Order: sequence, then structure tokens, then C-alpha cells
Amino acid sequence: MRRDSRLSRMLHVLIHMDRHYKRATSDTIAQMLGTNAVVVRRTMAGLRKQGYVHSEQGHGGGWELARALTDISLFDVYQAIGAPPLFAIGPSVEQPECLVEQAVDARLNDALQEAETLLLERFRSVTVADIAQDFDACFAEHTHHA
Amino acid sequence: MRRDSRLSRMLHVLIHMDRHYKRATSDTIAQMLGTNAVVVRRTMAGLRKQGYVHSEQGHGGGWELARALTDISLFDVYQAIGAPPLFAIGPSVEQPECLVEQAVDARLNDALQEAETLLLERFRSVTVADIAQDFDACFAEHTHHA
DNA sequence: AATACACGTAACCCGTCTTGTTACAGAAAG
DNA sequence: CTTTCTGTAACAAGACGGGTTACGTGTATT
Ligand code: FES
Ligand code: FES
Repeated sequence: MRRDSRLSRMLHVLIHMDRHYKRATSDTIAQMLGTNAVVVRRTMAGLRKQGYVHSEQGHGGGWELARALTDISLFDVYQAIGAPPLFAIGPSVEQPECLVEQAVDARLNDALQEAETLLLERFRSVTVADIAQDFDACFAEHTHHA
Repeated sequence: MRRDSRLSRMLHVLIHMDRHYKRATSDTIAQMLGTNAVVVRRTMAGLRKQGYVHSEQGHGGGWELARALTDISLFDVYQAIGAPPLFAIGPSVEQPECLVEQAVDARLNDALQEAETLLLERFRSVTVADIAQDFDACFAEHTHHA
């Protein structure tokens, strides 16, 4: 359990639901992700709150897409899972007294802020549908050579 | 203990040694960082291995700079502490079978790689001396208004 | 109504990683 | 020889993502 994989997993699920099965239970999804149904529900709760997916209880229930993949960006999904911290490094304390430490943290935060801005910009500019198309292309390539 | 603060701390120490006391014991450094002497030795061991600082044992020993701050970049320090992981998010597994997951991870890694490149580029282009100068400027400003 | 199915959520444990702490060995100066 | 340092190993603490169990709730089937 090193790095937070929730974003990756949720993207996978969204595309899976769009391309394979419009409706899927937590258990099915958990199996394909190699994890647990509770983890799936826990993570997808965020997506539901934002209205990207819809869930129904009881017999025949499960999860289904509530929006087109073209209307969901990586940033949307990132936000939906709670916008977890992006970086594993950072300053030591929030409000350091020492002026040197303030200068250090300012420079460090500058660089981190730049990288974060770039990363989130990329997230904003890519839709889940874009990734699905990548898959389509890769799949076509795959079958073409077979 | 949220984010790895070793980089920030080591930068602080380097500038402290250059501007205040050329020689300092682990205990002194630990006190100014608000931590423990063993943690200081542990972290600074990397800087010593790279030849940025020098340590001497026994009575009157301690740490001192072995290179000018102008010759040490943030990237150097980052490398010296072991180049810890920069990001807290990432793909779930290394070699996914599912082509969708591969497409997801490819896009994700693309964005992360871009951000990492930018961040390390910034680290490379800033020397510890640059930060020390920031401090000088801030300090002058501070006393000027007093 | 009873049952099976599936989500919702809380509670708990586990693995990993940084950080803090204790303990002890070795080296250098007084 | 004692004091003052570093060098390391070993271990505990705290945080966090992730896995698991348990139980409640809603819904379709019988
Ligand atoms: S398992 Fe369905 S898309 Fe990967
Ligand atoms: S304590 Fe010496 S520079 Fe911050």
C-alpha cells in the first residue's frame, strides 16, 4: 500500500461500465479490480455524491453511469474521491518562526505549486472518454496484429 | 507525520550552518529543527555520502559544510536524502492485464511524469545559495521596517 | 409475508512509511 | 580515563490507504 490508487481505479470502473456492462454490482467491480466490495462502495460514494454514477439497492440493483464519459474529466474524478494530497513531500511545519525556514518553504511551495497547477491542468483537460478512446485504439491495434 | 519533510529540513540546516555557525553538533541542529539528534544524523548521513557536509566524531566534533551553497542545488539535496517518492497518488498495479487499465495508467503516468519533470527541473535550477539570498532580502526588509 | 439480493456505513485490523526514542559501540579531545 | 561527539541498530508511535467483518436498509422475487 504505497500510493493512493483510488483515482486510477475509479477511471477504470467508469470506462468498464461504459464499454462492457452498463450495470454492475459492487462485488463484480471488486472482482475485476482485485479488491473488496466494501472498498468499491466506499470509493464510489464520492462519485455518486457528485452525480457521476447512480446506485440502486435491492435485488437487481448495482451501479450505473449517470453521465456521459465526455462530461467527466480526470479532475472531476479526482475531486469526487476527496481531492487527496498529491505530493508525498513538503515543508515541515505550517508557520515557521525562523526566517530561513520561511524562505526554504516559500521556494519549496513555489515549485510544488507549479507542479500541482500543471498536473491539475492536465487532469482538467482530459476526459474519461479520451482514455476510453485510447483503449479503443489500442484494442484495434491489438486485434489487427492478431 | 503527513508529508516527508526531510528536504525542507536539510535545506534549513545547510543555510543555518553557512550563515550562523560553521560547525554544529547533531544536538544543536536537532534543537533548532525541533526534533531529535538521531534523526539529524540519520538524515544528514545522505548529505555526507554525497560530500556536501563533513562530520567529525569525538570531543569538539560535529557537522560542517564541505561545499559552497552555490554548488548545491535542491535536486542535489533531494537526491542525497534518497530521492523519496514525490507523489502520493498513482496507478494501482505495475503490469495490469486489462487494456483499459493500461490506458488509464498510461494517461495518469503521462501527467505525473510531466509534473515530476517540471518539479525536478525547478529543483535543479535553484541552488541552496539562492534560498539563502531570499532570506537575506527578507531579513533586510524586516530590519528596515523595524 | 418471507426470502434473497445488493447497497450504506461503522468498526477494526494490517502494511507501509516517516518520525521519535533508547541503547550501545567507536572515536577524538581533555 | 572520562567526557563529548558521531554511527547504527532496534523499536515504538502516528498517519493513512486498503482489506475485512458486521449489521442495517431498501427492493424485487416467491
Ligand atoms: S476489467 Fe472491465 S475494463 Fe478492465
Ligand atoms: S534556526 Fe538557524 S537558520 Fe533557522
